Amino acid sequence: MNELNDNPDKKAEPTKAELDILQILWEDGPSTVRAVNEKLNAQKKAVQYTSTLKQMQLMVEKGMLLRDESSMKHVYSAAIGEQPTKSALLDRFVDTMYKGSPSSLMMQLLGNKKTSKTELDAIRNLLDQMDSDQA
Amino acid sequence: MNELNDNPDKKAEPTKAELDILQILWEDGPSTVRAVNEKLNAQKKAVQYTSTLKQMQLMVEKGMLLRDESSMKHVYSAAIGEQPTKSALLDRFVDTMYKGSPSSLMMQLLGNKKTSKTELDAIRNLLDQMDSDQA
DNA sequence: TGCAACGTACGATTTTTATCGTACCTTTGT
DNA sequence: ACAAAGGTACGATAAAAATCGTACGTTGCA
Repeated sequence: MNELNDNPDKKAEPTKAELDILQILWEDGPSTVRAVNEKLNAQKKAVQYTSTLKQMQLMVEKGMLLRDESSMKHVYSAAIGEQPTKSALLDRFVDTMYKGSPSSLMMQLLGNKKTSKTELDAIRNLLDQMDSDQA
Repeated sequence: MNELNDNPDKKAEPTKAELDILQILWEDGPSTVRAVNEKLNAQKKAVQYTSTLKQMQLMVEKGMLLRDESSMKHVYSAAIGEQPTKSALLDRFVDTMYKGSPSSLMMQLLGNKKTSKTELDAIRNLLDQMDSDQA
């Protein structure tokens, strides 16, 4: 047992670079290092293969990723869920930036930025739906 | 002219520790290092006076803070606005985490968490108001 | 068979962020 | 006058995150 692999906390707080990798795995599912690295570079990161490799190896140690080493080309997958992780990050964000008030965040989002009409409608529908759900 | 003081970018992307300090200055207005440090410790940060001092000095160099040195107790104030800064951070957050879709963020916020009825109402009012504004 | 392409392992280093100790200057009370 | 309290300056270091080079193993052919 090493301390890295069984710490249930912290797992949900990936760094920026880690998040980039997680996003790819969440979207594409289990992937090789090469695939991830190529996608990173495609989205304009310009990072060396071994850097990505190392990063992903560290993430395995931290318990963020799982690795299937049955074939030579190891296949990595996200060990932490997309929604729980994003939810946790969002909560922390709202807490520190908006004192935990979602409506303050909305104010910022809607007030200071041009949010598309489509987005506005989507949000309204969301609210209506929540109403009918728990009304 | 040094490179630090006149870089208009990056200013809007404070780190976590920097954000803690900015929040205090935004809330309390111009303050001394001691005041800031005490508030940090009050909110359970346990950081040394000189650490806060150094941090704030660096922030001045980065152009995030302004310093009035006319008296021995230097008085610092935020050089970057609260709303613009938070707005920028929020935008980046939405971009990286929700592909730029505010409604996705809302979904997360409303779906995975118990948001108070009060908050929901506030958000709805916000939407209604936006309607009447630009309808 | 042997070599080029492709894989992993992993130490070392760089970069960025955060924290602190120590030196030294000013103010104030006695 | 001077000590104590409270300031700032700033180098050093720690801690965290990110990057890369090099060594070396495996696979697929020509």
